[in-house]
Amino acid sequence: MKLSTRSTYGMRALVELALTARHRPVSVASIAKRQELSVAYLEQLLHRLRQQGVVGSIRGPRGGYVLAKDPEQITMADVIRVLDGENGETMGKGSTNGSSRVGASRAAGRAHHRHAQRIAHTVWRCVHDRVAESLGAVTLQDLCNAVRTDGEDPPDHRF
Amino acid sequence: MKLSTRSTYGMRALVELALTARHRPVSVASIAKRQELSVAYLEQLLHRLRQQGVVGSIRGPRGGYVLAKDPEQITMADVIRVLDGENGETMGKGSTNGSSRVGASRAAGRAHHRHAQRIAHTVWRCVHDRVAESLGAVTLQDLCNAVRTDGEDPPDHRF
DNA sequence: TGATACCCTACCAAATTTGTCAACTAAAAG
DNA sequence: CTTTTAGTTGACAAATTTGGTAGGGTATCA
Repeated sequence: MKLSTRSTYGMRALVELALTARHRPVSVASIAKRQELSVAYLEQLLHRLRQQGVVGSIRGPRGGYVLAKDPEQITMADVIRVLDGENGETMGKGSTNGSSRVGASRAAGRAHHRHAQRIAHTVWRCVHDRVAESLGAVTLQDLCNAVRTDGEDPPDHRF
Repeated sequence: MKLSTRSTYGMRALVELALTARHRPVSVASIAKRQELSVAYLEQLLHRLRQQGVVGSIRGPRGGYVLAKDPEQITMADVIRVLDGENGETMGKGSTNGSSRVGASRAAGRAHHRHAQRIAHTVWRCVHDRVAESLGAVTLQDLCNAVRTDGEDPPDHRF
């Protein structure tokens, strides 16, 4: 089970936004600098988060990104869905591979297929449901709180 | 968040073992056939599961693999750790990238670094803990039960 | 002894992920 | 109204992971 850097980068950017005084846009450059990651890459991520209504953007001088919802309303599941999702849900179908020459026997293939399908589906669904549930329970607010309690360092906010 | 096919293949094989009458070894070929996946690949997976004490093996004719623990004692977290783990925990360190020319300003880099590190670590740990928790709660036994209840479809017995 | 079936290592091709570049558009400041 | 800031967008390249194959070895039983 892997947590992509994309999603963690995205969530880190959101934490940065949430930690900033409300209603004041923060530029990509600023976030990138504070979080020590590539401007160009972060741009992509924030763009997608904006398209899905997680953040809002303001253009021009003094512009930047702002949270579009309350931190309690944004979950890790949301971020992952927006940034990692889209393309492949990886399963859902095609899970039992073509098996090029494994099932050489034509006869009796049907029953096996159903059996394999059923187990594959069950395994996937049980795991997926549980994980989705816990990811949905981690909110941006939780993370902000954790950050505050975690270290004592006041995060040096100026500019 | 992605569930690798490796781990689902592995878990499917374990379900297959659990569903078989206990104490009777099942050959890789047999599992591969029933689950419709490549023998050679499955061999790798079962090999690693054996090294980590999840299954046991019996060599020679009539040999095969057997569960080494009760189905309640084997969780999805175990399988994932054995099959996907090892190499990259993906985070833990190095999460804040080199940022070639982003941090052009040499001064004040330290404080930023600490700040970035702290948030990165917090985000990662919160999410990881939750997910690990839910994966640890899904046992092989649960999956077997789900498979039994899931499909009422009598699997089309004619062959 | 020979067939069966696990043991183990190395390797590969393709997909995915991570990240960069560069040109473009919108809007506010001066 | 011009400049400058800053988001928009898409193409593209490098690195890593993934899913899978190949092929020889080794133990065990009939």
